[in-house]
Amino acid sequence: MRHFGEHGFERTTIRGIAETAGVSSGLVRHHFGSKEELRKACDDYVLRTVRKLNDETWAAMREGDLGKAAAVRRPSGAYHRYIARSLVDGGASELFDEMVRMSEAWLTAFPREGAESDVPLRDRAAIGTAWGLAIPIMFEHLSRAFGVDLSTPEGDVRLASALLDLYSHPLMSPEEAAAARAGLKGLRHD
Amino acid sequence: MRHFGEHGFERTTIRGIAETAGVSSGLVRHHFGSKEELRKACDDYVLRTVRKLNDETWAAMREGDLGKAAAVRRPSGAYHRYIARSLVDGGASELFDEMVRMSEAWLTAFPREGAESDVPLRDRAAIGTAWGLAIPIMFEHLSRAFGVDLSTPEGDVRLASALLDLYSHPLMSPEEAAAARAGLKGLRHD
DNA sequence: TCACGCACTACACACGTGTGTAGTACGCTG
DNA sequence: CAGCGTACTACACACGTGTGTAGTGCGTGA
Repeated sequence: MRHFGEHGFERTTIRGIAETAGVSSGLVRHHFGSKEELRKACDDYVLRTVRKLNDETWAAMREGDLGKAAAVRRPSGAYHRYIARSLVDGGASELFDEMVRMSEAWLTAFPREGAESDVPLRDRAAIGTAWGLAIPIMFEHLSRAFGVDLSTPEGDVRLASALLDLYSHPLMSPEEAAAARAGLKGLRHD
Repeated sequence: MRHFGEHGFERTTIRGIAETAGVSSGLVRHHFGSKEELRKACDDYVLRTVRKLNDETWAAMREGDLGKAAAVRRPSGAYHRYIARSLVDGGASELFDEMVRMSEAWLTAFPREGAESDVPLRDRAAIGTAWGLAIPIMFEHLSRAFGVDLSTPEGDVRLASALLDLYSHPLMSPEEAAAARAGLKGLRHD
């Protein structure tokens, strides 16, 4: 997964993986059958890991332990690059869909105040998922923009602060949104 | 760019590009020198296009033409896949940084109400950029989740509606945010 | 007319890489 | 002890692909 994440699927060589693992290239093939099967094995692993993380977060939230809930998501950083690649290559459809379902569950469990929207729950969950994934996907770019390595403790706090700020303050006023919505209705698509 | 976007840089072959273009593979090399130079040429083109789009959006906003401002961003859809790949491959740093600067300019020009945050403007601009890019990057996944092809007019309206909803309604109440912020301060990183 | 540059093609080469095959050492089970 | 499956290695092969080189036709300016 480190190789796939750092170099991408195509540029990753079985020989390279074998060397990192300290085994022969034939062994990798022996265990996984083919490069494609190896990728699937990685995808499965990620999916299982994300499911486990989600369950643990639920448990932590039920206990009301916010710190633990946040900490539980930290180790996933090791797979950031892999997930990003996989998502863009189009291979992680299952992962994305699963995360959308998770988001739906979260939105249902913690409904937002004054929410009486005609926007489908699933639509909001989908965009929320995409926004959430945007952070690991563009991790290096964000680190550069922030001027801090976001994987460090201080970077993590900076990121979390910014996210909290954005999550708790609407970017548009209700009037602006209404105006935009009105403009949307009258929009021509030609 | 279509080839790079659809198959990724590594899987894209000069011969394939040449065939699509109806010329010989040597010609591609003759004009661009190497595959890497060809990629740079594409990156430059995207950067110029994004700059132009940004300028046009400013102009439309100055005229108060919201519909035009929205319409102007539509044609960029052709480069969705290319930009997504490029961003994840790490090659589009310049593009990302430029977009962060653009976001900063937008946030400065249209400040949000009651904004008295200690979160740096650049941090918010960076995350805003990542969120914005998340849509084209995960376009196929979002389309699947929405159940509509988001590149169609109806899909576009669905997407815009959901975005407006999320932009105009905070996901967290001030109290929740304060609690989380407090939890953040006491968080251990070990 | 002639020379020159340019767009363009055809072809060959070197190399990396996935994959297939044969073979070895080792532990387990009857 | 014999048989057998398993983890593992070494090696060769076929193939795709970037790149280099030589060559052709054509438009243009002196």
